[in-house]
Amino acid sequence: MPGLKALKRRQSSSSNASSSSMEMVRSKPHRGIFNGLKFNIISIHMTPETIGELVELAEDKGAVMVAHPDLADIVITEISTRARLERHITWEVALGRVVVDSRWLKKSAAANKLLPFDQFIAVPGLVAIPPTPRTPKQEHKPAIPASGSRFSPIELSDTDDSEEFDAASIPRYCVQRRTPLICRNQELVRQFAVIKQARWLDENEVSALSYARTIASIKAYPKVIRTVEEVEKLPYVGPKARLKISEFLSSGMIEETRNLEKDEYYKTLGTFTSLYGIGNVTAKRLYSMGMRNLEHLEDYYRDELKTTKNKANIEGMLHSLALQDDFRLKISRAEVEEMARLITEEMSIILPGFIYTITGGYRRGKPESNDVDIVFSHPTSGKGAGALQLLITRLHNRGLITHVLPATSFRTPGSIKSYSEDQAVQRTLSVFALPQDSPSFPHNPAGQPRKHRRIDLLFAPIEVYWCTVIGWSGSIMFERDLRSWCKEKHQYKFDSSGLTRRRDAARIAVKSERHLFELVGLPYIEPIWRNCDY
DNA sequence: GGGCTTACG
DNA sequence: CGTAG
DNA sequence: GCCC
Repeated sequence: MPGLKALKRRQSSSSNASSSSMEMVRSKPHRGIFNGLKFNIISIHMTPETIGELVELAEDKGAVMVAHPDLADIVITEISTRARLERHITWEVALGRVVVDSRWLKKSAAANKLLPFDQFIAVPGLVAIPPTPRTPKQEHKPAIPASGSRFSPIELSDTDDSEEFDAASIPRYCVQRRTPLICRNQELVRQFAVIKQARWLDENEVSALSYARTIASIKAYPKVIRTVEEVEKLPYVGPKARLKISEFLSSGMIEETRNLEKDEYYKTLGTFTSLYGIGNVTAKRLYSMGMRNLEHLEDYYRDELKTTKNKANIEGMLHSLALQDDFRLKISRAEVEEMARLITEEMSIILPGFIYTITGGYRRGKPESNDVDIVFSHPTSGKGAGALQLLITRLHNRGLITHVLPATSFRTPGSIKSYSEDQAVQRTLSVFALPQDSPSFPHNPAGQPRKHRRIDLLFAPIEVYWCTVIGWSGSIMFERDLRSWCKEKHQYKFDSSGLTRRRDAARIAVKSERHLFELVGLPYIEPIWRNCDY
């Protein structure tokens, strides 16, 4: 079969690259039939033990595990329907990958050779053709560090850097264009983000918004910027941004960023606002009271606790301080999936037939998340209205949920946020901790203290499910521009509880994610291309 | 010179 | 004022 | 801070 041959060609060329540096330091070099191939396991419907077993089989024969199906050559899954698969990988991307069930991996490992894929294709409609680079040119380009030799939609935009590209052709709204997680001008973007943050800390939100838009715009520009002239027509690059880009191009550094980065005032305020419950205004207030580090805050809040009447908020801040060490840790995709597995396991007891999507940064393909967002629903209208409350209670009883956070204060589970009455989107923001002995993946070995994670759980009536999923998939600038677009172009109001006409508040039915884009006249932008924020 | 997303707690 | 995307 |  031609597919397998093509794959083997790629395999031999990419294994050359990896064998030089790594294998010298490995006591037991991994060599075998999967050498140089990137694998991803979609862990839905697999037990942690199975996942571990499959990873071991693959790695023992030389495979490299990657964090997302989009980055993989071969995707292993037990999913057998297109609809379910599309929760993890777009159909378009799936068509460019080998997507097979675990039997292929097990049998290939046992036979110690790459078996043909035909008999193991996971989902009807997919084909046994391995991925090939989109343009022949790319095969001769040097490998991109940390992303492998193949073009990656997560990390790069899809236009070849050597092509001519007119900045003026980048549309003004984030929702009209594809924005990768990591762009070709990432360091420039990082330096702009420092300035944006400083403006926000100074309560200059308007300027901060402007910088956020400049960042989003540069991220959507698919070429390495070499001259200021080429980005002059980029949206949201005005006189100020132009000057800073010039500085960056000549010295590699924006002067203002350099100064901000060594400024103790901004560093301290940044530390304060990283705490759950402290925004820019409170951070400034605390600073003006003489606070300079987290120890000062700890002392301050302990003291407050003795004198204040309303203890709940102060206690919340002390919880926030205590959990801060955990909250700033990133969550791997494997752990996100393990958390989702435990939560959905519980949900299936409460509400058989439920559906769900993991949203947030995870859905946009981020290899690491700051928190976890899951949107639930049920295909039958009206079903599941009370499910979220029950779910929280059960998870709390199992010790998986330790706190519920109704903004700024921490409580034990009891009441939950609801958008209004029964038929509305329900939401809880909670603190979740995996069981001590969760054997799911190598990043969280048993015996380690449990890490606390923030988790947002939502239940949406089926009528607004897709609006909720879209609303919670981000990024922030993408969401803001989606709302602006709906308002300016159609006089619609979009939020995560639906699409409505502003004139008469008439609800517009949204049947799927693509449907919303169609309704408001936008090209469909896949979640992995919605990474408009730094 | 007006506008900059939107809702909930 | 804070939170969420 | 940038766009309309």
